[in-house]
This record gives sequence, structure tokens and C-alpha cells, in this order.
Amino acid sequence: MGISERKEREKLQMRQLVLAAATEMFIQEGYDRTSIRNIAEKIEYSPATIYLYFKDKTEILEAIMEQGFGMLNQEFSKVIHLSDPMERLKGLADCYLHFAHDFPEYYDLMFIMKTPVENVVEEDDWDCGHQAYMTLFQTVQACQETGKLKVQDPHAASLMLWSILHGMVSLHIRKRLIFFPEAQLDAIIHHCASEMVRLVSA
Amino acid sequence: MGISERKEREKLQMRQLVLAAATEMFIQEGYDRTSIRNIAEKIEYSPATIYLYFKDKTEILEAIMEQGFGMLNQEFSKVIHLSDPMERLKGLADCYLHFAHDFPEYYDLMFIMKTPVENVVEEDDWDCGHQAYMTLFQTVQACQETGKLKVQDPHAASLMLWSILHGMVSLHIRKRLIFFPEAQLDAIIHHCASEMVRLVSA
DNA sequence: CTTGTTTAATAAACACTGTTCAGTAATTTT
DNA sequence: AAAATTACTGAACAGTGTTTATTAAACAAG
Repeated sequence: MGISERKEREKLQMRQLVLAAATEMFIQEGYDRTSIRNIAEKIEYSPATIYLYFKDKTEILEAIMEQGFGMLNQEFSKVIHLSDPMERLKGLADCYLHFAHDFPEYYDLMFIMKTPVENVVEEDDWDCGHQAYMTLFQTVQACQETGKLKVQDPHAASLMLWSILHGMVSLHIRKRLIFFPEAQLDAIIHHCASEMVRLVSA
Repeated sequence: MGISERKEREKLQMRQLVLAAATEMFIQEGYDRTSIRNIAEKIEYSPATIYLYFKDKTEILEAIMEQGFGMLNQEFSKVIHLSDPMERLKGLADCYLHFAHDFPEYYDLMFIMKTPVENVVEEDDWDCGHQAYMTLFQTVQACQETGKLKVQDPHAASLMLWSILHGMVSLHIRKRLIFFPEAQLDAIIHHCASEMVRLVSA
């Protein structure tokens, strides 16, 4: 009986419809300013219908976060082929800044916003995020094996690099860098990133 | 006529009453989960009364942010007497981490949360924040004058230091460091901070 | 083709939220 | 004592996320 299979297809399609609308609105208007009713109106369904496909608003957000990590990992894949570990590291940093610049709302949801469920984020749900981190970590390790790194602990070195990038990006997105000239901010941020890579390398 | 002066005193006292209640609740429960009605109930007034002393919820938040920056600047004042610029810089970093660790909710409001008014934060409102930044910047400049810094531009060096601290702290607060062992996280963060200071110094 | 059953969708309600405003009660001024 | 100012509040408005009883449609079995 192909009926149940068609139904499953339709169910997935409907979920996708909700997700597409939600993504567009979250990215354009932000998570807080997008209501379930707005999403429902956009896809011409009742608000209650959305709850047949997502348990609550945070489950929609989680799905979009996964999309975002997929996009980031794809960005990363553009430079992981670089054979020189230091070049690769520099490339990853550039990708990260690029992603944050092009998709600030995705970045917000993925790295700045309050975690959906307050208490726990299970590591399983974060395997996309984990994958992104492992890409960084392995590159740092590779750099270290060539003896070109000034920081011993690879976890510490990874955290330092990630943190400086995230620090600059999130302060920028959340408008805490108003002391710096807006016009040159992107240049300054890129400069700092490359300086950082220079500093950690011997 | 002492009456108008008494009234002014009472008005200020009332504002303080609202602020004290709001602070406690924002810090304990978070900004989003604290409603105007909750605050009103706590001080045993009608919700509408609060709007006689604060234009809206974000104005309360702004007042609390100022408090927070006052506290941070006070922390800073404990180490600005250190004569060696590099020691001073290290001290500032420790103060920053300390503050974030002791008052994560204040930190959240000050550095992570969406800016109250979406469009602009006037630089005037931020002079407490500006002061905190200037403390860092001047210390970096002093380090540079002794020729002990590896980064030319003092603005870039300041941004790098601030960003790495904010990056680690905000990722931690927003639970994005679940790959790292929870028990050792504070130690790792402090380690990274001192490593960073070591790296930027010649 | 007509039952009975499962499924999908929704209208309406619940308990909230920030905010405004007309109206009341108390205080101060004349 | 009357008038004017001030402080305060109840009730409402327009919105939020979410749940539930009910309806309409699609399917399965006789």
C-alpha cells in the first residue's frame, strides 16, 4: 500500500513548508519578533496546525540551527583541502567571519541566543556543531604536529581562536563596538583575526 | 518650600524601589522571564505605577546595565594602581573574568543581550561602558610604550583582548562549550586568558 | 456503495505579556 | 472650604505560545 508512504511524504513536505517560512521570517525579522501566528498566516494554515509538525517554537529553531551548521560546515569544506595546516587554519577563520557577515541572523541563533531548553542541550543534538568544532580542532592539531604553534594544549589553542572570532563577531552583531569606526570595523576584525593566527604561530 | 524637595526625594526613592526589585528578579530569573506585573506584585503596587517612573521595560534594563558597568569599573579600580603595565593588563583580564563568573546575569544584560532599542545606542548612554573600554585601551597603550607589545595598533590589540575574553565568557554562559569538561572549564578559560596576554607581549 | 475508523485541520479558549488611559483618591495650594 | 495638582490604579487593548474539543476529509472493511 503506497498510501502510507505518500502520507509520510506529505507530512515531511508540510514540515518543510513550515520550516521554510519560519526560516525566512526568523532570518528577516528575528526569532522574537516572529510569532507562530505570523508563520501560520504566511503558509495559510491555522496556528494550531504548526503544532502537529513541531512540538513547540524552539523545535523550529533547533531545525534552523541545524541548517545553519550545515551551511557553516559547507563553508569549511571549501578550505579543508588546503594541505598546509597553517593555511587551512587561516582559511577556516576567514570562512567563519564570512559566514557571520553574510548570515548574522543564523549566527545569532546558532551562537548568541539563549539555548532553547534552559537546562540541557544534549550532545546528540549538537553533532553538527560538534563537527564544526572538530574541523577547527583537527586543523589546530595538524598545525601543532608541524611544530608551528606556540600554545601546547590543542584544546586551549582551539578555544582561543574560536573565542576571539566569536568575541569580535558577537560584540559586533550586538552593537557593542560603537567606539570603533563603523566603516572600518570589518577590516579591523579581519586584521585582528590574521594577527591572532600570526601570534599563535611560531 | 521643602515640600517639593521631599516629593523629589520620594520620587527618587520610588524609582529606587522599582529598580531594586527589578534587579533582583532580572538577576535571579532573567530579563525575559520577569514581567512588569511580577515586579509590581513584588513591591505591592499596580503595574501601571511602574510606568510613572520608567518609560518602558528597557529603561529599567538600561539602569541596571549602568549599575553593572559601575560594578565592573569598581573591579577594575582594584588593579589600575599596579605600576607595571603588563601586570595591570593581566589584572584587568582577571577582573573581567571574575566579574563574568560572579555576575553572569549582569554580564548577559551588559554584553550579550539584544540592545534595548534596536536601532541605536547613543554613545552618551554608554559612557560607563566607554569608561571600561578606555581603561583597557589606556593600559594597552601603556604596554605599547614600553615596547612590550607585538601588535602595533592599540585599538586592534584592545579589541583582540576584549574579544577573546568576551568570546570565552559568552560561549560559556550561553552553553556552547559543552565539548569541554565542565569541571575544568573555568581553569581552561583562565589559562587561555593568561596565554593570550603572554602571546601579545614580546 | 455504505458503513466505521483513522487522520488532518481548525476555532476557540487559556494564561500570559507590555503598555495605555480614563477615572479615583489623596495631597497640596489658594 | 474649594480648587488644583499629584499619585495611583482597574480595566482594557493588542499581542504572545500553547492546548483542546470539534469538525471535515480521507481511508478501510463489509
